[in-house]
Amino acid sequence: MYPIRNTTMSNIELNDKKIQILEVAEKLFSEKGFEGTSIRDISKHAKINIAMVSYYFGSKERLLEALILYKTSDLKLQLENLLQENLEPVEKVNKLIEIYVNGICLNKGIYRVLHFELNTKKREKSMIAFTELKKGNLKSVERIITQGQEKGVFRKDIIIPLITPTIIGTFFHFHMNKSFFEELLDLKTEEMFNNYIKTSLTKHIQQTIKALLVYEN
Amino acid sequence: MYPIRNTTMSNIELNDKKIQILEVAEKLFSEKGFEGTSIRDISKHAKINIAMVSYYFGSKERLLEALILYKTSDLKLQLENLLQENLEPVEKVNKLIEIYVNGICLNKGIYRVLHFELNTKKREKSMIAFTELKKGNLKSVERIITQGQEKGVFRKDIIIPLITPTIIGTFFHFHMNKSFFEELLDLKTEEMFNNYIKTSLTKHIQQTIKALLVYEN
Amino acid sequence: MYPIRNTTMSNIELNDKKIQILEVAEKLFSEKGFEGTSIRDISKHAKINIAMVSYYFGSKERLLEALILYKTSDLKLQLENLLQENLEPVEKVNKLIEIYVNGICLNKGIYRVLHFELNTKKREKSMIAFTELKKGNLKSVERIITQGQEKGVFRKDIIIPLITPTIIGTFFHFHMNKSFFEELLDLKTEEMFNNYIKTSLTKHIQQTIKALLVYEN
Amino acid sequence: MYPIRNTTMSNIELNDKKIQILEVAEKLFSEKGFEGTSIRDISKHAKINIAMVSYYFGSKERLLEALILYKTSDLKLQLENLLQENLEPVEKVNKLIEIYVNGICLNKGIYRVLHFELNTKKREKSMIAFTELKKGNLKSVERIITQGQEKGVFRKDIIIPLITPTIIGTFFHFHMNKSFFEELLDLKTEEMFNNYIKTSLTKHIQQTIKALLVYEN
DNA sequence: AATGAATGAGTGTTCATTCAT
DNA sequence: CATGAATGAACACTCATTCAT
Repeated sequence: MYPIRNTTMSNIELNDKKIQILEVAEKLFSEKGFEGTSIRDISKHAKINIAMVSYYFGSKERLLEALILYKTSDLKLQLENLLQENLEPVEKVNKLIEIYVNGICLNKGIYRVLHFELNTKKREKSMIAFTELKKGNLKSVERIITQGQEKGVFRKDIIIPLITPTIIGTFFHFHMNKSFFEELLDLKTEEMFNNYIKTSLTKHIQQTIKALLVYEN
Repeated sequence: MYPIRNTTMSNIELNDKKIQILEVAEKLFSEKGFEGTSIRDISKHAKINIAMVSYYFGSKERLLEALILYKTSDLKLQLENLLQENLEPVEKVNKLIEIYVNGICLNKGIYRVLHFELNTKKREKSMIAFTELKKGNLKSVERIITQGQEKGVFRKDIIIPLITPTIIGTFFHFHMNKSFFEELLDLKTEEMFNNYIKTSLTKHIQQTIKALLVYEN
Repeated sequence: MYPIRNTTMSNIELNDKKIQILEVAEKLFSEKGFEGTSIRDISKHAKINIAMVSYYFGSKERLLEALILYKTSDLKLQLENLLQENLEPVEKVNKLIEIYVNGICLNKGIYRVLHFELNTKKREKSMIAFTELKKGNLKSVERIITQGQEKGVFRKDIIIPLITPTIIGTFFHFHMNKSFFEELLDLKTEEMFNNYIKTSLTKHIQQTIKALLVYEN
Repeated sequence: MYPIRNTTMSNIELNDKKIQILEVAEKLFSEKGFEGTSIRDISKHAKINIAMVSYYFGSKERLLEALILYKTSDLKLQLENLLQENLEPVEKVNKLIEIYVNGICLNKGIYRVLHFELNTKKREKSMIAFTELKKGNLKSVERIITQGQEKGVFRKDIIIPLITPTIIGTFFHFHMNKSFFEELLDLKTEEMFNNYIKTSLTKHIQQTIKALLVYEN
């Protein structure tokens, strides 16, 4: 009767309209936050009936859950592929950082919401899915770094779980203070800003992590 | 009629009740976000009349502005003091990181809100005050690092504006994913979590920044 | 296109699914009232598509009409049979009461809804069918009592239309305050409650009516 | 902050607007049921803002609770006064019936809602208040009948708790089928209908109860 | 003959803010 | 100076019903 009644949401069926809603939701959530975005807003921008959101996703909360799954599946895949590649440790870490920055940059909206909203409220359900993703990501990072340690390239006294915060945190903080850095670095267009991320910022993060992993204190 | 009509808010007068409101607002904003916190919530927790917020601060929006000014003045002062101190470059950077982590940790609520809310909406007014703070901070960082470069301790090809994102970003990302790291690192109490920040996380950031500043690629 | 378009509803055709819907509707209407029951509820409990109710009965309102006809036909028949029986006046009245109490008790759900909902709103259509039933019932009662009066057993100054309110009203009031009387009379199970109705309450009503009909004031 | 926060509701303060809301609510609840009446309806008829109902009473549910208390307090008082009066048993019972019929007739709206809604849903809170009223009433009836039994006027094999259902039930059933009896008894105006209740129906109930209490079977 | 998809209208409630006092 | 009362707008969500298939 209702299109969505599967609680696992793993095999969610996404038709065009659902995707349209999800895309709009991501945009608006990232612009105005979860609470700041009303179902009315979403329905207006997606040009669908206001009842469709509840109809398709059950509730605003469940829309967020669906959005998480919809947007995080790709990153997971890319990381798994990276693990299989045959690269030098430093190269592998550099590529890991690229994947993170690109992946998050593409979905910057959802990740911003995720980090803020999920930790802020008791969105347990949504959080579980996200926590699983983070665990998976951490495992990938762990494996890559351990490989480098085994090859004697990386230092052995690294606290691996703190690597991700540095990678993502640096990117996030930069992105969160977008207009500040736009002015500071004279990045006049959206394109220039994104380009700066893909070149200078990515390189900065790669340098930082390499220095941390390689050089003795 | 209304006590506050000065838009600059620079010379805001803070009586006990205002401070009480600000403290409660910080707590609730950080817990539930700006949109997620209602004036009713604030007035209830602060045990004041619901009309007081609008009466004292003009609007919910202006309450946020006031909160920013109220909470960011201390950090600014500490950084200026640090500049005067006579320390080795690495030591100075380490202390800078300590100041950041401690300062933000103390006011974690407001900073989280700031970063999320301010970039998310068009809260221009509030943003200006915050941008000024960031510019000031950046200047302090710039000076410290330049000093180190002049002394030949730090590399010269550093993009200084990207240092702060790494320092603050790492801390933020860790803090934003509090419950994830609590579980991962087996930090059972609030105290253990905060203690981990003050020791291991701070040390990690210090190591990271030192490696970045000191070692050649 | 739609199977039902006859407004009289006298020759409504009831297939299995329709009956299933009617039974579920009775249950839910009696539990939660007409307004309090949604078509979604009905369709869920009857395990049919949500559109089926409108499809089969035209509207929620017309479903109620159909329910009335479906549930009131039996009582009418029983009363007509009673008229033919050869019994002493008092015995006949007692049996009349038994028929009423049993008949209504069986369909307690629908009768409760009927009495409340029909008088409450302008459900004209549904009401006409119910009014006809009541008129028929009154005629039966009239005949029985007149017979008793002719035989000199019953008083002649009886206002016959007020007999039914006493019979049904007593039963109804008892049933409507079910939980109150369950506690008061220590009727722990559904069975005990129903049994009390069939014995003590029925006897009480019979005594009452007999006293009214037989004894001079 | 909120005008109503006392959960006991015993000392509810009723200003003019609250009373206005309660009166309108009673009218509409009785006409269209609890579920069938929207807060918008109430606010429109009472010519107040839609938010006032929630503001004054907290919720629609709590409005019903308040309505019960507001409307049932008078009946309770009258019954207690009756107990003190020095009357013959039969006279006392007759007066009891008068009080019931008049009291309920005046507040017919609320009583109809009470009987239907309260037993229909899980309105526990509201129900408790109503159950207490019923218990009190029963006690009054008990005392009056016991007095009559002690004076040797009333039979001793009466099931007292079943007296009230007969009194109130008869009245209720008559009132619930208002339009049926209006047509049947040719009661063309509201006044005629009410007059019939106050004379013929009341007398019928008095006769019935007297017959039940006095004459041996 | 039957139903999944879709919808506009409506629900109770909460919101930030205003204003008379 | 401070606040209780009040409000219109907006909220997420559910409703009965329609309609293309």
